[in-house]
Amino acid sequence: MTSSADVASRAGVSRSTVSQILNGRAHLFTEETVARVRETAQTMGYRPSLAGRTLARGKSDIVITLIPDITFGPPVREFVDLLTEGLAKSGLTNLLRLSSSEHTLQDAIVGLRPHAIVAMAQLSPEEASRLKDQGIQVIGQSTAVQIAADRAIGRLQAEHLQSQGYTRVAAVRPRSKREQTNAPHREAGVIEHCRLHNMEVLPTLEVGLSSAEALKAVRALPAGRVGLACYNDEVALAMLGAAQREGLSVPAAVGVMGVDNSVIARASTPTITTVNINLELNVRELISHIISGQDLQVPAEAMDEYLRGLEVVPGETTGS
Amino acid sequence: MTSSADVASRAGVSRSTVSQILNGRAHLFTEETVARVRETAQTMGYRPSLAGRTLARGKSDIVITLIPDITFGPPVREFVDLLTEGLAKSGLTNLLRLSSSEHTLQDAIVGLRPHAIVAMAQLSPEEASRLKDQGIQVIGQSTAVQIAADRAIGRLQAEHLQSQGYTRVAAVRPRSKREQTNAPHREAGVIEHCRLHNMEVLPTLEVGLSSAEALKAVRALPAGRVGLACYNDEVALAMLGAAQREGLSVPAAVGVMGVDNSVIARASTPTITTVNINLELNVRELISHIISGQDLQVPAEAMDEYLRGLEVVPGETTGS
DNA sequence: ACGGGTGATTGTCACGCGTCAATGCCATTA
DNA sequence: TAATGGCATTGACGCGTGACAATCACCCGT
Repeated sequence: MTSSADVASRAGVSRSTVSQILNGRAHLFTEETVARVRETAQTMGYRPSLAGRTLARGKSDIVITLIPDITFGPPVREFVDLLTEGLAKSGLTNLLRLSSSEHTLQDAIVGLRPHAIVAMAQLSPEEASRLKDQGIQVIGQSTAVQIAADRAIGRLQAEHLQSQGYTRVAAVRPRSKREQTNAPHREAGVIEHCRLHNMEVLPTLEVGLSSAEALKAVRALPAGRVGLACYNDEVALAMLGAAQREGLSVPAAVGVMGVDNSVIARASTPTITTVNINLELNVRELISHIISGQDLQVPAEAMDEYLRGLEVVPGETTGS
Repeated sequence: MTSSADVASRAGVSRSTVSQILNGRAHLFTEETVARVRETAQTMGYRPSLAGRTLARGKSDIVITLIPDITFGPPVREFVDLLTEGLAKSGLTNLLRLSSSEHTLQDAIVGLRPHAIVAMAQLSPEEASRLKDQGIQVIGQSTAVQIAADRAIGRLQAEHLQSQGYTRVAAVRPRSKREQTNAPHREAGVIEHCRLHNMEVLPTLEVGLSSAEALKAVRALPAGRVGLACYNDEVALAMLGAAQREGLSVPAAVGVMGVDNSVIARASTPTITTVNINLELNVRELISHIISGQDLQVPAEAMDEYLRGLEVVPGETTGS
């Protein structure tokens, strides 16, 4: 493991010189020295120890992104990619942590003295404040914003179903535990819109993600035209297939909407009407927040922009 | 940010005492002292700086898992969860890195002096050796093993299709760049089995993941019964729908097989025959390798076990 | 020749921790 | 009483780095 001292002695300068040249103070030195040091470091494969750097600076260049226990689909992945790339441009390294096991999270992560923690999962208020007490910047949507966003998604689904002529609507959620956090708020959004426009709301269906379970749920539906606001494209796929198997025409008798604009929606036959969530909008703002070290946890004003990122992608499972 | 010195002075002992008590040498001290120190650390919310610890020990307690640019579905997630949990029991922290941007990877990660790097992505040989030169343990399937595994998946698909009475087979790969690494080897596996059993192999289809593209591919198929060995469940879903739309009966005229045993396969109607890849088998061995610090990069013997983890999950898209 | 100034480079300290030889303390024994 | 020994605790060092004060060489002007 080559250290800066190794590079220094090999290049015939002091360790301090090496450190300065490689940290933005190169203009203080002869062009020739700079070149020599840079080259030596290069050929020796020198990578500054993050440990040493962190110790000296008090903070590391690491950002930890907490991934909640939800489906890690392409949209989330793209979001993370953009975030990682953007942070890299500012010399920050983004690392991911799946937040399945919460308790072990703290001890290990706090010890890293990360530059910031991006919580896609919702941190409990006490947890967030504990992190802040330790001097760590915490970035995350407030619970309020997240709930509002979910409601908006639900409203959007109901609105689109209404526009396509469905007057009776049911929300469909997966039985899996993963999604229990968001599902209620999306359903609330659906219900809200329906109440507001005199549409009939059927009881929410809870289905396991299998063909058989979906079939059972479809059979329990009352007769007549119904629009299904599904939690995501996977659920939508299951309901779509079940409806067809049951002999119900889609979209004539049953309308199906998903959320995520995933490959599933595009690849399915018929294609599934879905809701696209454009996360990219937020990334830039997020990054600038992290870099500037602003501790503002809740960009509440960003709510508008977030909603602007919501968009119905029409497919063949709704309409007339 | 509370340091061990803070805890020490608050507890009325030396910093060294704190360090020893919190690092497994508690038996050297009075029960009373131990209790006092532990309690003080607790109430002060003390978390040892990983930077300092790393510096003193020369290695960090961090394991970096490199996630390749492939679908991060439930099986992969489960694998990562198991790995994270297992490592945590040994005091190691598993962090994830999406390896979309390879170049920036090195600099940042090497600086962490990680205990090990688990490469689910295939590292180029030179990259792997560079990491090893830096004294970092690299765990990963060798290219050879990965290729063999992919071939095995392809063979399994062809074998199942054969057993269900399909004598003409085509491989189907997605057009997306993400999958170009593995696809050829799976196709090679398909072809291998077919050649060996006098089955006819049609040219490999390459489709975009949309309903329309899949339809085009289906139309290009020659008449007669065909089995499709799709790269994954998403591709299978697209081909299934296209075949049905084209009026071809599934599974009578066209057989469809995916890979991944994802929700898609179970939720689709008809359910899709797929290949389950059981990663869990390998996790324990992997963990013990990491902990013991064995530098054996290639558990070539684990190949057998890996293959044992491959299993056809019958659905309704193949058969008679 | 000498003081002053400037630009290039170095020395030193602090960061938080783990480790281990060394210290101080006390009771027991000769 | 002095020596011995065991045990709880401490002191000092090193890990690799960044920041900044200090030094050095050198040239210019007088």
